[in-house]
Amino acid sequence: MRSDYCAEMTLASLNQSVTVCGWIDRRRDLGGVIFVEVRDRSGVIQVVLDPDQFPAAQGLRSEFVVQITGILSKRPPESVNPKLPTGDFEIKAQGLTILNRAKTPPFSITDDQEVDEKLRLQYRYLDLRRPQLQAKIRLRHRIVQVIRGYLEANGFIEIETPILTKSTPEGARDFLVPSRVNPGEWYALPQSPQLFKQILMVAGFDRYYQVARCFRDEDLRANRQPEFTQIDLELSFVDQEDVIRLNEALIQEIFLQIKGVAIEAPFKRLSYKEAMDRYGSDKPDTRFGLELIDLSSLFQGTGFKVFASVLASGGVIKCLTIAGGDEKISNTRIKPGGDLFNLVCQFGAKGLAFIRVRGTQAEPQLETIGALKDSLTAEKIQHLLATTQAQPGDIILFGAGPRAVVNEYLGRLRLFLGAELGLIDPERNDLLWITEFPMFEFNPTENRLTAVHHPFTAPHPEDLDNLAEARALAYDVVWNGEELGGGSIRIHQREIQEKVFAALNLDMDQAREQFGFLLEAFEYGAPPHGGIAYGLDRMIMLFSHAESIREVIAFPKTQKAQDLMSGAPAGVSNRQLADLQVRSTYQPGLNQ
RNA sequence: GGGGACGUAGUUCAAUUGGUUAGAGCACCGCCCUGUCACGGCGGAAGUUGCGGGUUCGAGCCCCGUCGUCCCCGCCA
Repeated sequence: MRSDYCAEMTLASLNQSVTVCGWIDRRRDLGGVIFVEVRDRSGVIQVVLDPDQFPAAQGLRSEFVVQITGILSKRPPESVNPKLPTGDFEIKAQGLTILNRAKTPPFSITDDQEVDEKLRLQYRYLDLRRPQLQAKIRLRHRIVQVIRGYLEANGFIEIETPILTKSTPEGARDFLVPSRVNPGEWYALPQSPQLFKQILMVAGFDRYYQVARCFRDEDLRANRQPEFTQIDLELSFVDQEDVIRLNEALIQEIFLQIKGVAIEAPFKRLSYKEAMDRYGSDKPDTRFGLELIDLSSLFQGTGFKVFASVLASGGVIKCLTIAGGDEKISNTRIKPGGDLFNLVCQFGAKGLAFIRVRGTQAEPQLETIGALKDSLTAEKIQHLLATTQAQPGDIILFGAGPRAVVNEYLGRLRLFLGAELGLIDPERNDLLWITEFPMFEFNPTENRLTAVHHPFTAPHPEDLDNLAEARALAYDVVWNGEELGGGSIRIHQREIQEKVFAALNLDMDQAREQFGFLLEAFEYGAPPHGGIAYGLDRMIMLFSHAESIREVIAFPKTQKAQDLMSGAPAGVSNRQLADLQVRSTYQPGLNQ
C-alpha cells in the first residue's frame, strides 16, 4: 500500500514511482494545478496534482485520508522550499485514492496556535496528530528505549507486578476495586510496585526493572496525574554507592542518547540538611547561587524585638542577599499586598524584613526600619556585611521563624527571584544527589512520626541508637531543581525492621496485618537490596520542556481527573453494582 | 477543603470599561486563478457572549448563584 513515509524518501527513489499514505495537511488550489501536502508520522511532502487528470483533487479537504502514487521528482530550482525538510522534492501524482473523508476538525492540526486544552483533550486523537505532540510522545518512547537498553545491558530483568493489589494505609489515597467473587472485599491499585519488587529480590531475581503504572487518588497538579509511570528498579547485594554509580551511568546514557550531552560523573552530592540550609529545598536548583545565609548567631543578643523573640523560641534568622536588588525590589513588593510578601506568606512567613545597602564601598550605609538599624552596633554591621557579602546597591531580605518554615519560604523566594533576575543559565545541566534524608518526620495531624520515604528504608548504620532522628540510606537524584527519581537501601534484617515499626508506633501485629507477606518473606533469607524509581512523565516533561505533564501523556486527565474524550469516570448500571454487591451512598446535592 | 485566573462565531482573540445592528485573523462555503508552499483575488455564511437569576431605561461588561478549564495551597513522593 505504501512504499515510503512522506518525509523519509531516499535519493534512491528519485524519478521512481513512490506511494505515500497519509492525511491532507494543506491544499493549495491554483486552478490549473493543485498542490497538497500529505502528512504522515514522518512529516509532510508536497504532491502536485493535475486537476484535469484528477478531478477528485478539487474535493480534497483538510484531514482527508489519501493514498497517492507518483514520481518522486526534484522541484524546479525556483520552487525549492528551504523551510520544508522535503522542500527539494515533490511527488508528481499519477494515482489518487481518497481512503476516507474527514469532517473539518474543530481546531487546526497544522497551526502551532494555542488551542483550549478542553477541546484538545476532547479530541485527543486530533491533538495527537499535531507534530509537537507527536514529537513528545515519540521522545517518550525513545527515552524508555534508552533506559531499557541500558538496563538490559546491565542484567536487569523486566517483570510485571500486579495491578490488583492490597490496600496499604500509608501514603496516598488508594483507588479501590471491588471484588465480585469476594463480596465486601476490595483490591487497591498500586501506588508503586514497592513491596513486590522487594519480594522479587527475596525470590532471587537479583536485578529487576519495570515500566510501572502507578495510581494515587489525590488532587491533580500541572505535574501530577492520578495514574503515572515510574521506571522502577531494584538490585540485590548492593550498597548505596553501587546504586548511585549504576544510576549515574544510566542518566549519563540518557543525556548522551537524547540530548547529545556528556554529563560528568560522579554527580555532586548534598546532604538533605545542607540542601535545606543552603537552598531551602530538598531538590535545589544549583544552577545559580543566591544561597540562604544563617544570621541567627549574628542577631543573638541584639535588640530588634521581632528577631529576638524568634531566636528566644528556638527559631532562626536567615537571609538572601540580592545583588543589585536595591533598585529592582521596591518596598511595595516587600510590604503587605506586594507580590514577594504574598509569596512568602503563602509558605508561612509573617513578613519580610529587609536592609538596603547604600553609600559607597568604603562607607556603606544601611537603609532599613529604625528598630532594626538601631539594634545593630557598628561591629555587627561590619560583620553583617562581611557574612552576607552585600555591596552598595544590594538588598538583603530576611526570614525569621522556625527553621523549616524559614527554609521553605526563603527557598521559594530564592527560586522566584532567581528566575526573575535571570540568574539561571538554561544551558546548564546540574545533576546532583541528595543523601542522608531523615528517616522520619513528625506528622502533626496524626501526632506521630511517619516515614519520609517508606517504612522499609534502611537507617544509616551510624544512627541506630537514636532511630527517631536517624538519617536514612535514601537518595534522590535532582536535575536543575527537579526531582528525577528517588530510592533507598532497604531493610533486610528483621530486628531493624521491628525497630523502625516501633518508631512509627506500629506494633508487630499491625505491621503483619498490613505488610505481612513481605515480613514473612524476609524471614526466608532476604538479601541486602536497594533500588530507585524515576518519575517517567516528569522526566519526559523536563526533556521536552513541556509545561505540564499532560503534554507528555497520550491520554491524560483533567484537573477533576476526568478523561474528556472517553467520558471516564461515569456511572454504571445497577446490574453491575448488584454483581459486585456494592451500593453508592452518593446523593446529588447532598454531597460532602 | 481553600485562594486565584479564565469562559464572546468552528477556532484564536477584540469590543473605547453600562449605550445603536457584538467585530477581526484563521478555518469553513461559492466563484476565479498553471509553480504555490501560512498561495493569491472576489463574494458569502457563521453568535442563546458557558448556564440560571438579579440590578438598570439599557448588561458581553455590574451583582448573586451554578457549571467547566487551568494555576497555586492543603493533600500527594
